[in-house]
Amino acid sequence: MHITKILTSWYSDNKRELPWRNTKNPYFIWLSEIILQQTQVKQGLPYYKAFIKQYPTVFHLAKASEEAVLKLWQGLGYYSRARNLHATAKFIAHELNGEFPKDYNGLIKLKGVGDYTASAIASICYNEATAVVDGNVFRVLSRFYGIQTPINSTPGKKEFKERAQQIIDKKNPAEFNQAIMEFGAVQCKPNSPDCSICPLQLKCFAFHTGKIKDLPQKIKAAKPIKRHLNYIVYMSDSHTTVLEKRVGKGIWQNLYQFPLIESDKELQPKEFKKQLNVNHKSIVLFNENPIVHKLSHQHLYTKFWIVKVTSLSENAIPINKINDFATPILIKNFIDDFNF
DNA sequence: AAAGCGGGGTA
DNA sequence: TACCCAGCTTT
Repeated sequence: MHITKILTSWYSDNKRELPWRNTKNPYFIWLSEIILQQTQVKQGLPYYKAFIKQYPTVFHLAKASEEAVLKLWQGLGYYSRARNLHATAKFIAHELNGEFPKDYNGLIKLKGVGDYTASAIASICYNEATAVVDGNVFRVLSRFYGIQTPINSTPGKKEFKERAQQIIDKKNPAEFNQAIMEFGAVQCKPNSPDCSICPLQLKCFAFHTGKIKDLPQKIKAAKPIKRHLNYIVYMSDSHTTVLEKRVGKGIWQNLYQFPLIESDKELQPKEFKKQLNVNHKSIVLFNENPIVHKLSHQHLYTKFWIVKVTSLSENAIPINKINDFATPILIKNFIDDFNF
């Protein structure tokens, strides 16, 4: 039997019940695909449910503020997805009369929609035979065919897209695309796939050559840089504090954080006090040892300094409003732990 | 072509 | 530790 038929057959027997599998409404499919970019189903599922509840249509999402969208996205990471999601919702509601583009070429023009997402929406919603290539597809194809080309190289992306396009079920691209991804997620897993029960075992290159652990190939990422963050947690007599919006380039764009002093190395109390040019009543270091927050490209060594002051300026916020703001999870965890 | 962008999970 | 995840955008 051919790989195409094996995968679709496996899918009909093994697919998970997921909320976006019961619809072809492009709003729901688009939303699920954006949430699931670089994100496992288990992590994205509660966010999907929260978003369709809060924003049942693209018009609801378009009407929301970016701040509200970021707040609902808080904790999911890659926040440009949320900003692009909101911008695209406004574009579709206001410029396209609420109607999504109906093919790959139209979809890929949307902010935050690349080759994978355009293919996913086009195939699932409109039955266009354009192959999805996500991390699962890379893994399944590289193992099955023994493709050594690094999946994160330009030639690799081209080669795998062509391979996937060759075996897509043109009669049912919606099912096939979801089948090969689900197969990668559930059966042909990154670690210790159970090849003994795999329906592709007979023709699988990696299985027969003992190269399961060597495929797919990938160009190694650079080592993350280290940064030292010192957050100033003001507390005034009238129970206010200060949050600032991160603007410009870099991580956490448009999210809120406490005023920040970044340093080349870890700051000790004396050094911190010298840099803090503010009249204060007391300074207490919340965590003696830096909290290490690891991102893909940066390791953040973080200290929270509690600075009591008599009063703060007009734009300070009441502490009981602090949870209204979208913050990085690093900040949210501190707020929860500190318990003001 | 390479870098930048999150946070959670596994081994 | 190192690697992975229903990737996209910018440099």
